[in-house]
Amino acid sequence: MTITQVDAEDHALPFNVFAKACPSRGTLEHITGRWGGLTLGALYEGSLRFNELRRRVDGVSEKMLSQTLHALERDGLVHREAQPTNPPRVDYELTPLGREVAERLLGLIHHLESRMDDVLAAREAYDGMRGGV
Amino acid sequence: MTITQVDAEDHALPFNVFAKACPSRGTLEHITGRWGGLTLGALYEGSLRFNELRRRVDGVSEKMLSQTLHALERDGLVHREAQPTNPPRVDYELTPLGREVAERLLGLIHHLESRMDDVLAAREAYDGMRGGV
DNA sequence: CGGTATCCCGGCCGATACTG
DNA sequence: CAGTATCGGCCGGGATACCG
Repeated sequence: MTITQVDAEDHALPFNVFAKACPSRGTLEHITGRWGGLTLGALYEGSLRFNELRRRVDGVSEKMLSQTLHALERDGLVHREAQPTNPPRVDYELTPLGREVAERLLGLIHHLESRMDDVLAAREAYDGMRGGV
Repeated sequence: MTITQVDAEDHALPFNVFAKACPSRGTLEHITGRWGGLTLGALYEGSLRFNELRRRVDGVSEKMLSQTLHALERDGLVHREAQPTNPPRVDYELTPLGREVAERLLGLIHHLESRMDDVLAAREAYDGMRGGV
């Protein structure tokens, strides 16, 4: 009874993120996941090495950064450039597609940050209601 | 006007989502979390009742939808309107701020879906490299 | 430096039952 | 209809150790 089959021949607009089995949902979760968005945002400024990225994205562990980068690379959003030098040097940078996505993501983030005072005020109002004055 | 002028001596922006202790990070995670974005997206079309929302956001459980709505309401992105009728009727709708956020989020989603074929191609290429010798 | 492998805990999340 | 309460599995993700 699943209506989630995506026909490979019909390319019109076969993707619907609201359907749970749609592949776009998975990719959206890579992008908007806990570390995905911050990683894309950090790389928007330019190419970065692994540990630079790790310092830039405050709080991410080696494992999660590695995992996140693999997912983004697989989705074609990030390009990994390894140089066979010693010590090794690996640079990560956005692909054109990654850049488009990061741009929109950063727009969202900046917009949110510019209105955080409203969010904070709403939180206080909400908590005040429940706390019962 | 803008909050970017808080303290000239301090850093430019008061909120920095890249810092792990910044409140904007928490709100961003509500928005981009597993259900937050889809919920905002669904409400963008118009006001919806609890179970309408549940059907629209494929796969969400009662508990998670309830939790998500509370978080979004607390952040001032969603307005909850309860009518004391019997049976009860509760409508959820976006606040102006929620609408601004949802707009950008939907822009991102739409853009992503329009380029999913590239993502899928990148995935095949990536998987081919690793598995196909 | 740039990772991978392993262990393990907290909490996310789904399922179920119950309430108003 | 619109939720809350509770339980339990599973897995996200941190810590650590180890490799090229």
